[in-house]
Amino acid sequence: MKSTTIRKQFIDYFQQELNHEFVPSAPVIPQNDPTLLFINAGMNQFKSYFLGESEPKFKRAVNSQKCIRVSGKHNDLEEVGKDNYHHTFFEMLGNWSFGDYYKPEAIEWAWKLLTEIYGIDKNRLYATVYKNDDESYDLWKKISGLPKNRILRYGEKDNFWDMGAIGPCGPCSEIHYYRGDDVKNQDPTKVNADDPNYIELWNLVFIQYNRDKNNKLTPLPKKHVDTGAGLERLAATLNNKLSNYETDLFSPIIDKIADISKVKYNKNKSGIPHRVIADHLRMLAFSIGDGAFPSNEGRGYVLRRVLRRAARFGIKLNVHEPFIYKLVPTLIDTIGEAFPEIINRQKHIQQVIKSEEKSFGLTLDKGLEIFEDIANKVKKNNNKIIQGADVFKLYDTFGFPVDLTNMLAEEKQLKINMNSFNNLMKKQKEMARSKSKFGTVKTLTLEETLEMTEKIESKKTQNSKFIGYNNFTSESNLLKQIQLDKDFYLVFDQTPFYPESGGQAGDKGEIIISGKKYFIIDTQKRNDDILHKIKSKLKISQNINPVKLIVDKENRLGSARNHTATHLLQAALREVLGDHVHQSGSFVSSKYLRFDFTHYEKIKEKDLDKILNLVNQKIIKNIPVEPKTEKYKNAIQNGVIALFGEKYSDNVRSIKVGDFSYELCGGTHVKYTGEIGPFIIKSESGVASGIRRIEAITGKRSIDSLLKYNKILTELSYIMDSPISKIASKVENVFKHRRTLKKTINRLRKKLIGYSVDEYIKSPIKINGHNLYLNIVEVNSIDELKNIGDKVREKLKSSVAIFGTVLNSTPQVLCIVTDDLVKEGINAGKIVGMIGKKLGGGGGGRPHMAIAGGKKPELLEKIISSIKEDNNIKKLL
RNA sequence: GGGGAAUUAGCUCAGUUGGGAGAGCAUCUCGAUGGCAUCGAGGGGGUCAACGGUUCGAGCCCGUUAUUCUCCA
Repeated sequence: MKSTTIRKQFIDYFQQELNHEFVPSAPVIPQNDPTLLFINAGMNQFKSYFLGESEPKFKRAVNSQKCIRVSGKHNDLEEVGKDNYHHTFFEMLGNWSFGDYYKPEAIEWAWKLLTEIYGIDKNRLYATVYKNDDESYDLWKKISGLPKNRILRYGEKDNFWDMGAIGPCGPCSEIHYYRGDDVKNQDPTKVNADDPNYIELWNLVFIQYNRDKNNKLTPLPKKHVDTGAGLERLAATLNNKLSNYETDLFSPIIDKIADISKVKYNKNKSGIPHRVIADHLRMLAFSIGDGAFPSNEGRGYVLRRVLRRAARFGIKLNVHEPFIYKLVPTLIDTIGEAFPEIINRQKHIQQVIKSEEKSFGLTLDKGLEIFEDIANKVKKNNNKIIQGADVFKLYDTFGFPVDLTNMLAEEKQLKINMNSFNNLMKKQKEMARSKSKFGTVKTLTLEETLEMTEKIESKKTQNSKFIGYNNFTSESNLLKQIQLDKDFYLVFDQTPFYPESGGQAGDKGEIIISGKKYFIIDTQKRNDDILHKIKSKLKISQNINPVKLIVDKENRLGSARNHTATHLLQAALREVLGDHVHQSGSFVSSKYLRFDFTHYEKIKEKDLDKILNLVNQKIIKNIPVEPKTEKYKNAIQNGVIALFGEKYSDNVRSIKVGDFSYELCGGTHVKYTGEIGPFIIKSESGVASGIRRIEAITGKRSIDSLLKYNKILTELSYIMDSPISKIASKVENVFKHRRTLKKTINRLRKKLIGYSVDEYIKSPIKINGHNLYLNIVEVNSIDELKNIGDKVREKLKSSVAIFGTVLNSTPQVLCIVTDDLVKEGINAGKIVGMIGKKLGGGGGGRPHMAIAGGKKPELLEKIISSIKEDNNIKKLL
């Protein structure tokens, strides 16, 4: 059975027969949850329903959620590929009840789907329930007819589910499958015992309690069902495969890897590289497709590590060139039908992977060089062992994989000290752990935040309504007040304040409570609550409703100008550069706009001019900006630009600017493009490979900036005595002229010095059998002083010359020694060292030329002239 | 969040007791050989990432910041 069929049957069963809403998979990159690196379970996108923070729009749902797990107890990245079932990326099939059906239906439907639709042999199935969940136990007995020894009870570890230390939780019931050969002699004690023949297929979670901080369980008013079945494992089971990698989700990819590397796939240990690469490819393609990007921190760093691990296994297959990106089309063949987003972004995904593979190549090259140095040193000292510290540094600082170091060492008949390496590694881990305990400010989890929420009115599920598209003020009622760390937030039933989202900064403004004015300095969104951040500390303990909310209009209009301008910019970019331009980050405030987008090279000046022109043309045409609420499907059909990786609901808001721009957007905009004012690009730069950034200003800011430049230009034109249009070429000429003048002066001064040099070497003093010249000279710079020294050295033999000068009221002394005397051991550096000390400073340099400086210019002449009497210095001459 | 590194000409990089900013490639000019280009001579190109400190003097030492690389959590 094809995996596509399995997925489809699952969804169809719940959607068509059982009236579930099909909810498309959320992007693997969490949208509003900074604590989560990747979506790692089907329930992530429904979390707020279980927490009671928002109201679901439907009571039953079915989905196949893309999940990524790269860390955690049960999924160490380094383990993936060694066995047949660990993955970094997998799909979780699930059906959901939000306060609707419960255990009887969930159990019955799961059983029917598995046995009747998928046709799994009942004699291979087991059900597990929580130790005191008699209700589920009885249901299983009744519905499945399974004998007693196939319905098993387990404790907290296996059959109780929670989201965290506090919050919603409940018992769960799992369905396990025996896939061994001896159906008649099964052993129920091997369920939940890590036996590869007894595997978990499906987990049904029954959420019925809320656990508070005292560990007390109180029944929830509404009970929920949350189930999860891994598609990969289901596909393996239904096709009688022992390994997920032998299903049609993986085998085409593995074949392609074998094809590229010319290394056949092997089911046993030697097939690890194929499995790793196939698994990691899926993770990379989906996370990049959903908007992640390899980088050196946070989520991006996880991507980078996964990619490098795949590349490293590529090297094991003797592939030394970028190749992972070549597998993307094959991946799309296996799974693109279910997740068309990777088809739409194929080019982007491939380009990102390829460039990252290349950059890993550079890291390896660099590491190789350093390894050669280290190896040479070891060999030079007749050693056979590379120190652990060196191996560690290679790995820690330069990212050179240890297994490669080992391989290279062996080629050179060297060994590496793994013990010492492991110790250093251990130390680094300990340090990171101990430091992070003290170093971090505690961030509150969602559940803790919930605990801290004081509810003025009991209607917990009532959320704030945004009414600010056309209003700047409102009369509102306070719903909640929230304190997070040191910040205070208020939530109202309705508000004209726009909360930060879609890259637009949150509104600022005022709030009037019982005649007293408070400032709101930011507005944020959490789930369906709009949080107004209040400047001062404020605790409200009595009913103060209604209150008056007033948005800072100028600030809002500034944001609106920049927001509409951003839409025009994106449309212009696509028109000038091409359709590959996708938004990959955007920030809009009253001050400026910042737009990040996919593009693979620096934008040419010519194109930038075109873009500027196009946007400003659209502005002066004063086109009406039309917001509209419409069906998502219709909007998409009409060619709306949607954000990639963003999840939209059925009814969406779109913004249309004539026939030029049409985007999904919840932000605030101007009514006519003319309000935007001049659009000026402040900078165009690269953010990461494949991503460019444009920063621009509009409205009052751009007008101010234009006026300012104009003023400066007018001034310049006056000073330069030249029309504005000619200033540039005139300045260029002046600089050119200045350069030639400078050169001429330098040449002349050098010549002059050449003449004056003879002055300085007229009267030698005989000392220790050679000549000493002492002089006070006049120069403009240290360079000139050194020039004199050069000239003198060229002319003299067996001489030492010491020249003093005062530059910017600091005394400087130059000493030169001719080559023959340098050979005799006379050292200019030592000589000036002593003179420098006398001047209240110091000195040094090279044996043939050195400089000293000090703080006492008035002593200079005396010191220079007294050198011939100074016995300490004479010793050096 | 913590550690280790890097940042010098358009590119790749060198530059140690702190005392003249360099090489190769690229570019421009001139010349020779002579034709899938090679060689020679010369030139242009640098706020040595930014800021602060120490010092008579900082590319170099110290501190802060930024960016990038890298490992750990």
